[in-house]
Amino acid sequence: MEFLPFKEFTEEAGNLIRRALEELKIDAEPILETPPSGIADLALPTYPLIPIARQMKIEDITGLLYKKINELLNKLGRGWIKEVERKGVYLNFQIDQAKLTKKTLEEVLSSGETYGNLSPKKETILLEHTSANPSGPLHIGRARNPIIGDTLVRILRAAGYEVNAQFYVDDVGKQVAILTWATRNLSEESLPPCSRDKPGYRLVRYYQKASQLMLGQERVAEGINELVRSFENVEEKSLAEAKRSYQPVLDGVLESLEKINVGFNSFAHESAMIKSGLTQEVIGKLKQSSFAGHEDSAWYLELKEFGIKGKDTKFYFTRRDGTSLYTTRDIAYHLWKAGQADHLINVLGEDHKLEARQVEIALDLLKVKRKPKTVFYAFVSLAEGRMSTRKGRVVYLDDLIDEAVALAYQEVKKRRGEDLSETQLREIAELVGIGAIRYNIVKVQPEKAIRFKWEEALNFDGDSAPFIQYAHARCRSILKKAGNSVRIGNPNYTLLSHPMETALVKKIARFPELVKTMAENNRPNLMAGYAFELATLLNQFYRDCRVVSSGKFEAPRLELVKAVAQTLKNSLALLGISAPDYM
RNA sequence: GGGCCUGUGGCCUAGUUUGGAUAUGGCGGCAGCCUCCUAAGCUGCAAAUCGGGGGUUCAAAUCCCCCCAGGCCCGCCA
Repeated sequence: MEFLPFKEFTEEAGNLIRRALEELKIDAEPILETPPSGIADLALPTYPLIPIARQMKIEDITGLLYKKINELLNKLGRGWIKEVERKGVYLNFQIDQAKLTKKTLEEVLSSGETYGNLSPKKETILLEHTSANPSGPLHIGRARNPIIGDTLVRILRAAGYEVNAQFYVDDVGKQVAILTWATRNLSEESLPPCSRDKPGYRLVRYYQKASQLMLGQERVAEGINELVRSFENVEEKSLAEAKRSYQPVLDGVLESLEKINVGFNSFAHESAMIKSGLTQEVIGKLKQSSFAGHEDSAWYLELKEFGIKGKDTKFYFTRRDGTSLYTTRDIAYHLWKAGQADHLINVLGEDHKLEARQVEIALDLLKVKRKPKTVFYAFVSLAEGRMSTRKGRVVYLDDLIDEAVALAYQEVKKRRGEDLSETQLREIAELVGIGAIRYNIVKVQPEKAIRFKWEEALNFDGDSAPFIQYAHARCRSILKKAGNSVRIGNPNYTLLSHPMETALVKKIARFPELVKTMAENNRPNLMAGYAFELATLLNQFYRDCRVVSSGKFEAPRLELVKAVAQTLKNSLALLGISAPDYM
């Protein structure tokens, strides 16, 4: 049983209105909306009825409907609807607050950390995210991908799906070939000093140097192409050599991601799409297509018919030498993925939009029904311009993590240096710093481009993770303080009638619906907004309502605080952020 | 040249899918609040031609058309 009180309330109101309209012989479908805060829980504007009941004045229609609805309400009984009020040309519906409070608090407190989870769907999702080229450490432009991806994974799991988070390792592409060539041919002495003692930072210098050489020297470019061809021919020796080059880089990337609570369930290797013969199968089938053509022995699909526009509408799926291209292998990968799960989701940079469309068209031509839904995100740029590993114009995720944790340490030491141990200070700094990074990235809609600014990335005030973590800590602090106070078996929830208390209950009650919305629309940024609003309400409640030693209010308020803490914690969990008990 | 995305106070941002009641918050600024559950908090003030112009509608930030600006793309790269 899913707990979706506002959904049930809205359905009840909808049915009631439909019945009233029917009995009044007005042929219209009600459109319900959520009114501005405080006015009501649900509203029906009666404007749309004007053209239908032309002979009547708007006031009369509203009045008539108002009377009819109340009549029906008395006749049929009430579920979630407490009352209906008439305000101007609106009919406002109020939810039964006493019932909502009791049901919500019971639900949260009995469900605990599963509050907000929807019933299991028995459907699986393969969600691919990050899939960064293992040619250097992760920079913050790319870091948007794992944070959006991992948050989505957590949300979809809460929504009842079995989710496989997969990293697609591009181990046969040009980037890896460059790196492999570099480790084979360049010497340590020819490179600039290493900025961090990690394999990825040591190796990226090789990659950067070889990238430069490749542009000027034919010999280097040929050596790299030679490697690409050997990958394509599945020459085990060079594939093994490539793996020795990129694996330490990839391990470093995964290590950095682990620090920000991002993990994967599986890895798929691009080389496997060649080894299995699937890539050749794709090439063979695409050649049969009526949209296929070739220029010498380089094959392409003409995509004009599919709405692709621009300078060149051809999509090449083989090179002149017959080797496959990244997109060709990606089609093979998706062909394979289609057999792995019920739903496919990808998180990709917006630069992949055309590529994703090409894959989709190819999958159509191959008669593959199960196609991916893609979440695209815009790039994070620097004031100096776009980030580029090759040019070394980047801010690395590791540096951002270090800065965030160091700053968080300063802050927590300033506030709690006196009464917390060094270990505790370090632990809190870690949680706060990491939380801030994830939150500040995920809170913005993925499709908006971000210009990276340190002060924004390290924001700890207002709309930030520490704000929410602090609200949680406040709750835990109250509960701790109340500690041994007498527990009454059945708290009197009807005492929770202060505006802040009802506002908190309503907010908490909407959490499962939010999970549903986020999962249906792949919108992880909504989680950040919700957590912030709930934390804000808690702070206002904290200001207005004394909990500990508040007499008869203490017991029910403690239950409310418990429920708020749980919901904040669960919200943060979906964001991949820890909820400390103190800070 | 074309396609996709974005444009909301000084800065950042919600709302746009499904048109409706004074356009949401944050940062920064100014003025206040700790004898009381942690002030990473709270309250108030100033600050917005919702990129611009047309149109549809009783009603437009939201829908349609045109234009402007920024991002991304139009490789036998990935």
